[in-house]
Amino acid sequence: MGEKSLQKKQYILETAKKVFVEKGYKNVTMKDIVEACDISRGGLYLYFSSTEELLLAVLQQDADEIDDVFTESIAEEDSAADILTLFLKEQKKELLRKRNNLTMAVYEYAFENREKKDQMLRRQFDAGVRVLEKLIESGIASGEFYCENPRGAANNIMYVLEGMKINSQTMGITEAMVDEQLLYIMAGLLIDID
Amino acid sequence: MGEKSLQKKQYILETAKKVFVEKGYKNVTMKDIVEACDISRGGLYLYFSSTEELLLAVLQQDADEIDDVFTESIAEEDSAADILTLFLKEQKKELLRKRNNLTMAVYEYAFENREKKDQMLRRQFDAGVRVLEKLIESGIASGEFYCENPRGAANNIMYVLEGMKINSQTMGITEAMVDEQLLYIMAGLLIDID
Amino acid sequence: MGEKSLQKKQYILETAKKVFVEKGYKNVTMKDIVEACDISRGGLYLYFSSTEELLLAVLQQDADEIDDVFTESIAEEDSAADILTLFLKEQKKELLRKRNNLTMAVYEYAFENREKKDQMLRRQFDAGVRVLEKLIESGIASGEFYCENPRGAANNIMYVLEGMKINSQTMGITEAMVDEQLLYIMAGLLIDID
Amino acid sequence: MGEKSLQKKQYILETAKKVFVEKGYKNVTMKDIVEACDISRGGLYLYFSSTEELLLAVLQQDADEIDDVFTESIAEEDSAADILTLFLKEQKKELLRKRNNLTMAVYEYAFENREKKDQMLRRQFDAGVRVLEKLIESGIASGEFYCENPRGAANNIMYVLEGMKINSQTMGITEAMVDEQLLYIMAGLLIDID
DNA sequence: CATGAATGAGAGTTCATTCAT
DNA sequence: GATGAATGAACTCTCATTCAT
Repeated sequence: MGEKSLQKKQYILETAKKVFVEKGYKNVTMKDIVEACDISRGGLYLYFSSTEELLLAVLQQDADEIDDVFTESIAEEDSAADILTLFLKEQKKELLRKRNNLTMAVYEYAFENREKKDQMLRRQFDAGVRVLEKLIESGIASGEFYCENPRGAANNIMYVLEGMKINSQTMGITEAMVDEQLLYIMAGLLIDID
Repeated sequence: MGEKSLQKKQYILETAKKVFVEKGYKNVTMKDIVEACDISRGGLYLYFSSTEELLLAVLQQDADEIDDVFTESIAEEDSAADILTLFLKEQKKELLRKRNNLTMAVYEYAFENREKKDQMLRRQFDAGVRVLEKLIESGIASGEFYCENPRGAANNIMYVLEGMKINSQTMGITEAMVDEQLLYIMAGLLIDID
Repeated sequence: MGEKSLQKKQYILETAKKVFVEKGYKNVTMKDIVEACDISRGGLYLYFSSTEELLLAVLQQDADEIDDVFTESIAEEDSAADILTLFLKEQKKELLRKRNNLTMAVYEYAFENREKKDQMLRRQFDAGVRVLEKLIESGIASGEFYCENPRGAANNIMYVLEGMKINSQTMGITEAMVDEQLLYIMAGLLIDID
Repeated sequence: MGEKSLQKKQYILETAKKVFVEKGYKNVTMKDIVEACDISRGGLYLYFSSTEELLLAVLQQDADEIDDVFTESIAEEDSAADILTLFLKEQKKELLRKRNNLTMAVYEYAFENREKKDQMLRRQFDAGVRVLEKLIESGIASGEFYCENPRGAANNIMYVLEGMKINSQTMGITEAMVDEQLLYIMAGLLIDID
């Protein structure tokens, strides 16, 4: 595949992402992509054979970008509380961008593939738990946090984030609601200063 | 609508529920329902005009039944901790019945209707928060619980439950994982005996 | 399936047969059938799911009719020579109706399904051989025929008929050519009167 | 067209022949050829514009080779019976190579072009008849054969060969079946030694 | 000469929905 | 009320063929 082809593939992926963000997964047809990209039916099939292949490619690309962002942001930080705050802020930003993320498409895809016990989602979730657990333990060590069950707390945070994510796509969620819960979580970890 | 018609409508609803449980929402066609009910295409349309109408009717019926169950179970209340434990046990049971509930259909339907800010889900969630908040406050009053922010704690529990619910439908969840988190939640509320 | 449906199915089969006669097998699309029948795309699918299913149904029906015809014609038997002559006349008629038979479609279908060792064709061929063999033997017994190898002669006739059939569909064949060969065959069996 | 071009054209023909042998005619697409040859789509079109053009070129080449073989083999023979036996042996070999010949493609092509009264097949058939007729006459002259109708016998043999050829591609044929019929034919010609 | 990306026509198939009976 | 045949729109996917490079 030549340079030009790669560019086109990239262009299709970017356009497809917009479509998935807009319409989720099940509602997206190859025709939708074709029209969004303004290319021919056959032209799309040169690059991708199905909406599934497209979504997986979009997610893969997205995961790569996110990894980059994540690695960058925590490289320059210092205290555990600061890092956790930063992490939660990122999550909040993502959550509130509800018309601009792939959450719905991902969940719909996962529903379609329940049998496959989608490993990608599980891995991302577990990775989040591990990072948080480490962070909390390091906060305890530095005297910033108090927590009797770091693993439970880490899971708690991840479940809450999942819960807010799905709520943001279904019943809707406001910034105030997110802030309230994130503050509750931080308050539960920080040593009371009294 | 005569007695016989009502029975038939009821029969369709029960059969449709099984289909929604099995296949979610988007994947269900009127044809699926027709075949599952073993009635004629036209016959189905006499009662329901679309899968949306069907799902909403199924959910309405379900909600009624659940309310009944809920009211029953808390009628014989003892302590706040007992009630909360009972509530969480119910939620756990529901969660683990992952191949036998409407969660996926409900979420899929909500995705389809993001714009409508689906009031039903919001109402159910808020009702859950209110009940939990009351419960926690009564637990505090009775000296069973310690909690500085009952509202935050109630929201926390509901978000966690949402998170576990969606996880159970996507990446899967085990009983151990549910137990661990529910214990973590209870531990955070109960007065430490030391 | 009601009476009316059966009629329609029958109508589709008859129309499809004309199309297969006209265009063979591979060149026939569901669209062709739909247009020939002047019904809707979906309407055709109510009765037949593919051109393969259609062709097999056409052939089945044809085989039934042929069986009837065959049974009738040999019911009023006189001499072996007469029956054989009648048989060959029938074959000739079929052969020369080259724009009005399913030969091409059948062969094309057989080509598509070489692996399946199409049993229908084999059975028909073998049945033909058996009938001819019996006939020749009875002719020998009655003193009409002379033949040292009835089985070989029967096979010879069937192969010649196959050969003429395929030739009629490819390079073409004239009545004179058929007559010439059929006379040659009869001459080989009849006791020379000299 | 340069030397290199001729080589490439030759290479394409050889590869295409394999494809036609494998898949017949109708099932072969330009894409199949392109992929089998591992050349570019446009590249193929520089040499051949359609599968029809390709098949005709393959057949032409094949016919040339066969003529060569045929001329060679009969150059060194002596008696009519020997030559006929040799001829039938060749035909038998070809017949039984059922997964390795162009028969199916040729017939399929002929079906597509019934209107054109394909001259090539007719010429080949007629040439076969003439050769056999001459052979039989020469056998009669030399006292090897007895036959009252050499022309009829020649046609009989050619029709039988056609019949076995088509059978080998559809219902299948075994070596024993071929041998049986070829022996029957030879026996019909040879002077009985008794 | 050669490449291979691009186009668009067309085939197969499925369903929501209607309507005569 | 109930049936189920019928319609037609919509989607998926495949190729022959062209054309800029």
